[in-house]
Amino acid sequence: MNELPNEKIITAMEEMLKVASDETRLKIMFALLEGENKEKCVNEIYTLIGASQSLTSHQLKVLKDADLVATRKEGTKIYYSLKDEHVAKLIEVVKEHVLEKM
Amino acid sequence: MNELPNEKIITAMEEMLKVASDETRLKIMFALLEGENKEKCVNEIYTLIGASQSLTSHQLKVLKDADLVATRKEGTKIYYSLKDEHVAKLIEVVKEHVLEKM
DNA sequence: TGCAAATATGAACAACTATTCATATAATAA
DNA sequence: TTATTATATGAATAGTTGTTCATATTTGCA
Repeated sequence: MNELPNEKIITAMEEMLKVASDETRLKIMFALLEGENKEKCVNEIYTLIGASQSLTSHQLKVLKDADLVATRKEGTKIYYSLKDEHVAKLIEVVKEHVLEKM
Repeated sequence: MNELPNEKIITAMEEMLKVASDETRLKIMFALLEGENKEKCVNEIYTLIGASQSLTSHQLKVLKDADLVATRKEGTKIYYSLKDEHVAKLIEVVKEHVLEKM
């Protein structure tokens, strides 16, 4: 007992948390969390969160590289969605936490 | 519907995630997650995680300021523990996520 | 073919942060 | 008091990162 997870696990955790800990990317994830179909194209996303197209695209790439979102192509549009339930859960846990101290 | 959380909530979430997303601080939180009493003094912590005293102290302050850990003083020693269940849950959700993709 | 719409990319810069090293503070014991 | 142990703090530095601006790529349509 009293053993820490190995470095690979720690590093992967650090990476996921680092990617999640940004205002723009949090807004993107919230945007993908809401609505009916839970997938949105880039245009819808940056309109909804009030960020520039370039910034949104940059941050979507960060989220994609970290495997927090998935993509689906349809014509010229690319639809983004949260990768899996872990991502949604992460956001909810953190949101609960901050809501309790307000 | 289709509304994002307000800026204060987003900022608070960003802050919590940012604090959690560091190798040293993750190790500290894991150290506090384990064992019987689930509280450890600084000496025990930096020995367990293999970091310097100074670095550990600096990062404990970051965790304390962000309200992720609590302290209890006893003589010259200061015992640290995780603040509440949300913190433990956060770590577990993230760990689960990274373990699944290995 | 040429044009427009949707998205991605590269460079540049300012701001932030993790770590180290040296030193300071606080509490206890002799 | 002095010495020792435990913890905190300040400065300095190197590395990282979020954002903007300009430009490129891709797709569909006339």
